[in-house]
Amino acid sequence: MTNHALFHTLHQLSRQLTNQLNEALKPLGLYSAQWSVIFVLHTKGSITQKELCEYLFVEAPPMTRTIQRLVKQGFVRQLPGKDKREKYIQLTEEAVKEFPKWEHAVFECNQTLLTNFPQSSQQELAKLQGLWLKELL
Amino acid sequence: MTNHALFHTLHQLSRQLTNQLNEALKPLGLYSAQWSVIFVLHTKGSITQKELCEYLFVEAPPMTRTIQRLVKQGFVRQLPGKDKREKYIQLTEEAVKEFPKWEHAVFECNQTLLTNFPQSSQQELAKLQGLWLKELL
DNA sequence: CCATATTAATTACCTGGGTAACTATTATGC
DNA sequence: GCATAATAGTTACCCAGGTAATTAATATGG
Repeated sequence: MTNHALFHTLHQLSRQLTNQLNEALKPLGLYSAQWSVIFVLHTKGSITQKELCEYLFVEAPPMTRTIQRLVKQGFVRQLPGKDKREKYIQLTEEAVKEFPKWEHAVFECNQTLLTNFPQSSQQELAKLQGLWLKELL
Repeated sequence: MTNHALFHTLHQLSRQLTNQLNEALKPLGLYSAQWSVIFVLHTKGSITQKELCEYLFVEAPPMTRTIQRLVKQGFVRQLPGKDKREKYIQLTEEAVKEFPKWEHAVFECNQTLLTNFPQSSQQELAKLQGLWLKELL
């Protein structure tokens, strides 16, 4: 029955981390889901929405919404592909320019969240989570 | 920069677990947030909405919504307290009767989610998560 | 070649969680 | 005792993520 604590604690942790990240991103005009998309686009370049969904394990509809908000803010562009069904997404120059600032804010936030949580524990936790997730997918 | 994976994986894990739990609860007409409220009420008896929020670390508005849905379904009752601002929440007889069935379904779901994830890892994971969460709150 | 199936993206609508603003009630300070 | 502050709960409105149904474009089988 210690099971219950495992699930409950994971849920709480996830909420805490998302809330704190959102708070850190607020002054930059971004939300956590937007940041995750921007981060992927920054490393992968121009990719389709479908690929974005696959990288982030998110369904298409929420991805559409997140991208539409980013388009409205001028941080992302949608380009029609050769296959006219798909849309290629890429960062705008504005977003590329702002990226280092965003990345720094996220890094600082993560550092703060990890103070007093030993690095060895971080590694162990990451390993265990990765193992479990692999089992589930 | 392995940091990133830690946060990302935790987020994915949390989503997976919630989605699977919701799927398991679907045939019973419940959602994960409702179940968490029912679980607390079953162990604590009659408590105020405020106390429910504190146990589950949830803000008042989402709690109001979850409770209203439970009231509509006839699983929960709201009783005015001596302090007329507060409302005491308790399970109905219907809910008490159904509880074992619900608990069993959740237990089965959790077991399924944990197959191939060794018990020693579960314990280690629970310990690390608990430590981290304690640092954050 | 054309009808049918599949696919990428969108729309509409749901739960879950958050903040801000509001209401009603109780506590508090003068 | 009464004006003011604090508190419990609600409402309205966000973001994040999910399913079901729809649309437009491409693949596929006869």
